[in-house]
Amino acid sequence: MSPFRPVTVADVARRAEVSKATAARVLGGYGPVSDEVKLRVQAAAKALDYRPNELARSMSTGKSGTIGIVVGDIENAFFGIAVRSISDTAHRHGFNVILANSGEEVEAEKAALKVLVGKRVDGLIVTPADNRNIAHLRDIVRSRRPLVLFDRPIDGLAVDMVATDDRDAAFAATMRLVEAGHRRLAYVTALNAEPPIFIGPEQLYTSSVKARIDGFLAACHATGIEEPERGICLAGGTATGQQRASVEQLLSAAEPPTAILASDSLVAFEIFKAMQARGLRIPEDLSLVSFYDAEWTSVTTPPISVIDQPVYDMGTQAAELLIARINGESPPARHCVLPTRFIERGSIGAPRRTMAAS
Amino acid sequence: MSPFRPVTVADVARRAEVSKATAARVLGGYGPVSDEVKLRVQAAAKALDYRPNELARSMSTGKSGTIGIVVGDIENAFFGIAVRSISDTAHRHGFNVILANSGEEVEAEKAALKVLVGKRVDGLIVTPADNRNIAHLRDIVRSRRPLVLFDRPIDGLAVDMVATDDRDAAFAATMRLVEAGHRRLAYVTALNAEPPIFIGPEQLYTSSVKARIDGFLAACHATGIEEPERGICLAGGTATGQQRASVEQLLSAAEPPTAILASDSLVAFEIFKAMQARGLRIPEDLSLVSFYDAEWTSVTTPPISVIDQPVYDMGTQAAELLIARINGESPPARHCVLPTRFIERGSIGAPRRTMAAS
DNA sequence: ATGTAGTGTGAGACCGGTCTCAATTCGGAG
DNA sequence: CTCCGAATTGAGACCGGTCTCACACTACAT
Repeated sequence: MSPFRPVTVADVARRAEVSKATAARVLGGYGPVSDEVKLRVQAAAKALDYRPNELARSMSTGKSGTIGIVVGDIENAFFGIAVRSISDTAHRHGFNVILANSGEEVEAEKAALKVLVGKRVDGLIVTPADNRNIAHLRDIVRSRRPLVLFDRPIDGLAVDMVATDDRDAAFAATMRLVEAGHRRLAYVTALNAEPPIFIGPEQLYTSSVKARIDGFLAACHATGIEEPERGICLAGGTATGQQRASVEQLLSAAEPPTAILASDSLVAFEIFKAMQARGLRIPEDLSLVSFYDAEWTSVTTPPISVIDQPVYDMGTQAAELLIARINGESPPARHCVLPTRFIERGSIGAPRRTMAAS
Repeated sequence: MSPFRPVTVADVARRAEVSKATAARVLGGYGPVSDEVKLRVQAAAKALDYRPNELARSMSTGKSGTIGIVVGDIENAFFGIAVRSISDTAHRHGFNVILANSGEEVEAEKAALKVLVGKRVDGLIVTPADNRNIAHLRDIVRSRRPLVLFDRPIDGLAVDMVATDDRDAAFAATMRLVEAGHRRLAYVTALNAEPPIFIGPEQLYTSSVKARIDGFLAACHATGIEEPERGICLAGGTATGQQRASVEQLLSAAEPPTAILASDSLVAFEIFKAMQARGLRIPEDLSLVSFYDAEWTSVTTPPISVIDQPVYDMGTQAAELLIARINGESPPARHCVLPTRFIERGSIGAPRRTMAAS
């Protein structure tokens, strides 16, 4: 009735009748050991079903063989694939992955980081929730622990980063809508802002959101659309019903937009559902374009035009950059911006009633 | 130019001019310490920016505060939500989560388990890929480490389990299709089998797959459908194109099925795409029902009828069961079977050409 | 004054590995 | 036959926490 104490090197050493040091050399595969002794130790290890304690190993080596990931929302397919990609790459290089979810809350992000650092991860990949509040990220950098930002750059933080050309993509997609004849455009993004109405870019604390809105506005300005800021809808976070309410409000406005660009596939999904519920047709009543080529966008009638982001590649890149640094490389901070691809499907048409500009 | 050695209790103790033991008591929040000393130590800790080393802590306490998850495929939304749910619940109880992906390969599953055990996780939640090859799971049980099986029960392994009523759900869905007039049914599942044609249930090494096929066949037999086994399509794993080819083959058969039950939303997606490519209409040409209420199933035209599985609840349940055991409870193995819900949408209709039975 | 709890503190063992360094053995050169 | 160096091996420190135990000191009853 032993309390099932796990087998240790000392146990193996005793059974193989060698010293703990020698057994450790065989089991850890480092020092020189004679073949005869090696076999004896291996036999003893097998007989006792020895399993090395990685914790103890990490303690003395200082390396944990683990990388930490902090994402905004694993439930979002975008992050789901990113996590998959990062862990595939990590495993390929012999690393494990600890996952934490921030729910897009900075406080949760801080807590997650604290835990991961406590576990002495060898490096971190983070999707920062708020680019105004980055003291905790600076701490990471100061402690010399490799860090890669994912999907969202942060100005003034000299650290590796992987993202997409958000501004250009939004610009191009908006131009495409304007070319189709639209003058009343909306950009809908998931963001908890105070106040919930768009006032200016200083309000946007998520860098990718800011870049996309920049692109949207730039395209509007370039084509002479007036007051495009009024079309920006900050639809709130992932909390229940919040986004739905914002979308409902947008669609039932006195002069609703004739085309919508959605910042992610979840918001686009809400828009699609709301339209369906109201009997609005795409693209006759409203044109729709979304960031991210989510599964569902290709099977609707009509399918939705999207800005495809190479998520899997982004994850791989991020992991590669991180692991290179963990392995000792220390070049200056690299910014890796991957191109997006516009996939035109059937969701863009001419606006219902053409309105002459001014 | 220090090599950035992290601050330890000893450092804090030295600065606060107390013994290492006393500093540890304050920092670890356990032993009795006078208020005056406590303040001094806390001040020193703050000044030095002390961060406890969880690894060292785990080593002496024997608890890591971490639970390990091994899922088949994180990219699958079903597992994505499960992971989200499990980590939410874990964090609520003060645990962290280490994630590993088996890609539905037993060998990868074994490796993942080895690593997680090496990291001394306090407990494990596993989606076993193969119920014939469970020696490694028995090892876990033998070592007294809490284990919960997720989504897939395994006979003869006395361990907690959370799953859905797969057999009943498949039975009911099949009955619904038969009631609509179908006699030529197909059940398509993601499974790498040797040979790739269904021969008998002994071939099915994933328990949920087996249960669902049992239910399908039982409903067919109960309604006098002949040779329903011929409708079972083992469409292969997630490897590229494999499933697509199987589905193509199924649809282009001489006498294609008039109704299909899909074992998961990924396979159903392949079927949907393949049908779309061939111009087949739902439900006029083919009725379709899928397991799991994936996002896309509700926005197609027509929307797809599904067997909704309470994934989030499953994850929460699994985590709760596990944590209870980690916290010392040790009741006999519990099997927690959650009910599914049939969501009827527009994808079921009468078969195109009614065929008289025999 | 002496006994007796009770409280706060320090010294040091311990967890299970890694790793340094000294000791031992053995072969071949001188 | 002796000496040197290479190859193995063992003893024990160390990583950074936790935790046991002994000790000092105070407070109060006897």
